[in-house]
Amino acid sequence: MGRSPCCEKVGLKKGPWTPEEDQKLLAYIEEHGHGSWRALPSKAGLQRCGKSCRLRWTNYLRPDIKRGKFSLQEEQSIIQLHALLGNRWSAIATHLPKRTDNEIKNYWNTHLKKRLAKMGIDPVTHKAITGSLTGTADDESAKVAASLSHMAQWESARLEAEARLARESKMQTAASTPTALHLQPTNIPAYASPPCLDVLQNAWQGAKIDLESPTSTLTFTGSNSGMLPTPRTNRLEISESNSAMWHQRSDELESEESDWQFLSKQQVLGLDGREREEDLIGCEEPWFIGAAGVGSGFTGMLLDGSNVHDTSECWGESNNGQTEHSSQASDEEDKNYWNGILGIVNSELPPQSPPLL
DNA sequence: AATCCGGTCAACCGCGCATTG
DNA sequence: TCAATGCGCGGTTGACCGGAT
Repeated sequence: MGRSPCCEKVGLKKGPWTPEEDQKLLAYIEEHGHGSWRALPSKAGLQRCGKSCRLRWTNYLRPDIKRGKFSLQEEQSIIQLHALLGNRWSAIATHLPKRTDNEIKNYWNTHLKKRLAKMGIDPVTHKAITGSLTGTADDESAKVAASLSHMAQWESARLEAEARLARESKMQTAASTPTALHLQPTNIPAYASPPCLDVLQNAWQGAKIDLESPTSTLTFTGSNSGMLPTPRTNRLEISESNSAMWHQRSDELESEESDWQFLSKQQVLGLDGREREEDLIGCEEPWFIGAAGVGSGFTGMLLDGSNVHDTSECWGESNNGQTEHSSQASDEEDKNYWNGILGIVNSELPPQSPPLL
């Protein structure tokens, strides 16, 4: 099947947008909604490809876009989500309110990637470049990698499912309010979490689980089956204490350099997240609570040899070589870590959404 | 003052997936 | 069932800018 061009290339303007063009596009979408992107340029009087219009709208003109410097919390979230999801910028963007995938991608490529490299962390694998910092045996590293791969698979499958549900919800909303440009939280139905969330929950609880490919379990689709999933009953809870531990005083976020020095110390030297607890007071943003939780666990786990065993425990493997005390301590670390993961999962939902219990 | 160079980021390109007829 | 179409995603490009020489 040959691929047809997205639009007639001849006579269409390319390159930077002028304020006049922006104004035309804004005015048209505000009045009519974007509708079909292909048809939009002619209707709006723009000599642009529909694709170009969509990009300009989604990455620049959309009113719900937050522009400007990324906060430390956002940077941490991006790093941890990238460790989990890789270059899936759109998926990462769903966890960062008001940031576009393009902006996150650019920020990663121009800032974060270099910083991680300076810290001795491979920005692709999120592991120490030399390997000497981890102090892990090869087989354990492989075990961690396997677990992380599974986690990424589950998260990817979950994101795909939720994206599908979001699309369906959007379509329903659009049908009821044709001119609506944005999803309202109250319009989002309380769909059930995909089964993979149960696996995540079971993981840190130490339950025995079957690590089949998540894609094989995600067979439900609202549109294809004609059935909506049952109401969500398995929303995962983050304990009060765990949430509180990731609150952070905003006045300690003023010095970016010192923050990064702290991150370097925490993550490269393998300090566990608790040392940060005392500093993490005051940030009320749920997405950050979750992201910071991961921050202590995910990349930290990658870089901290002492935590390697935790991952296998997370996935239900026993560790007979540990004392009861250290086992309990690591259980607590596991719980905090997985609560961090689940914090991100849950915080993806709009804060105004009704509880999905 | 002119040139070079690296960083940044808006925008483009091509591909893959979902939907439609 | 399959081709056509539309859209979104990730990778890449190139214009612009500021600092260094």
